[in-house]
Amino acid sequence: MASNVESDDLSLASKPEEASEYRAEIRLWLRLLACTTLISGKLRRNFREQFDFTLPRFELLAQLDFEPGGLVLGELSKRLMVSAGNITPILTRLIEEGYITRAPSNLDRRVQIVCLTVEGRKKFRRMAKKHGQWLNDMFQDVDSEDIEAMVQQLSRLKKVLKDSEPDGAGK
Amino acid sequence: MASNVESDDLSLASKPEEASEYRAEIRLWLRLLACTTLISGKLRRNFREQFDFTLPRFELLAQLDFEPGGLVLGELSKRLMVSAGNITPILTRLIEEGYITRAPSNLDRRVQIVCLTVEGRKKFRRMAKKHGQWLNDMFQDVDSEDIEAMVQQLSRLKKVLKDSEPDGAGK
DNA sequence: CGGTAATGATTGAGATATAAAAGAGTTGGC
DNA sequence: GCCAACTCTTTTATATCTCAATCATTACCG
Repeated sequence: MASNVESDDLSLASKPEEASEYRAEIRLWLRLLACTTLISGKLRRNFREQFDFTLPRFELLAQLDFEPGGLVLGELSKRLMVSAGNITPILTRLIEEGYITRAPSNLDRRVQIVCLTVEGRKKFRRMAKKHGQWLNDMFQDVDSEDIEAMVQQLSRLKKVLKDSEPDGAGK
Repeated sequence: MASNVESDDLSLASKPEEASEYRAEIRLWLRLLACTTLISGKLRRNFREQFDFTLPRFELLAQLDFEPGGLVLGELSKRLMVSAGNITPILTRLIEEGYITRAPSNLDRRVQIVCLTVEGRKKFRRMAKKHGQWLNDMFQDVDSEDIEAMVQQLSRLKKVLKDSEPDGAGK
């Protein structure tokens, strides 16, 4: 039995005979992916079990909680870094459940303005509290300094990635 | 126009009046998620455009490339950190396309042993080379030292996450 | 031995993701 | 003012993904 769960999954990088360049880069990517997968998996299970909610739905509410005036769908799409076509059905369900509202703008009737309802805000706040605790639990065996250091480094990495990907406007 | 693409998406953490604890933890999670989303998005587009392939399919081949003797489906599932029910249809398509084979084990006929074909290995190697280059391109504005440091820190983080999540056996 | 429990894989339902095309509404050049 | 080009959202097609239920096989207990 090959029980390799703890391996570094370096089949992409650790072929000795191939001495693939980019070893460090590939490692970084695999570590990022592994950590993100582990964390999102745990969060997803917790949201499901404790709130019968999903992570994408929570993240959408989170964006709206920050914006009392509401957001247009395109902004939501950019901030959540998912396609607009994906937002629509999630919005539709959240509206049916009474957590948000959606109304066309008066200035530009192509645009849909999305707002949190009172109930949606309450639901979000309740979940956000737990969300923070879950993350705190997951990271409790990591030094605060390490957390800060990773935040710094990942912030720089994120900036590099965004700069080289003129996805949005110019920026 | 709220053009907040460059914001830190801290609606979960930056409410001043709430002074939410766990700020650093939430930030770390959001940075991890953002970086992973940006990288996987870029890789996905590249795989699609240049090889008409998807990232999960590539990652599956990668695991097999590392194991000449093949792997059982359950091992694949653990290593890729996705559910077994998800692996089956991906395997089925890869088999139809001739990149892998699947055969029940003689020792235990419940078990399916999956192997790369010669064609599958060639396809994988071709893609893996590009995969490394794409990552190298994405990270070219990051210092080597920073990359190494992140790898170290994320390795520790991954260990912590796995230890606290007795997902597999006892570990 | 025989029957129940456990294990590995598949199937099916529900949610989320992209990409591409279609629909609706604005805008700008003439 | 009118129509082509553009923008924002939705729709459609395809691909992952989880979870739960099911099927097939193996293991175990008396």
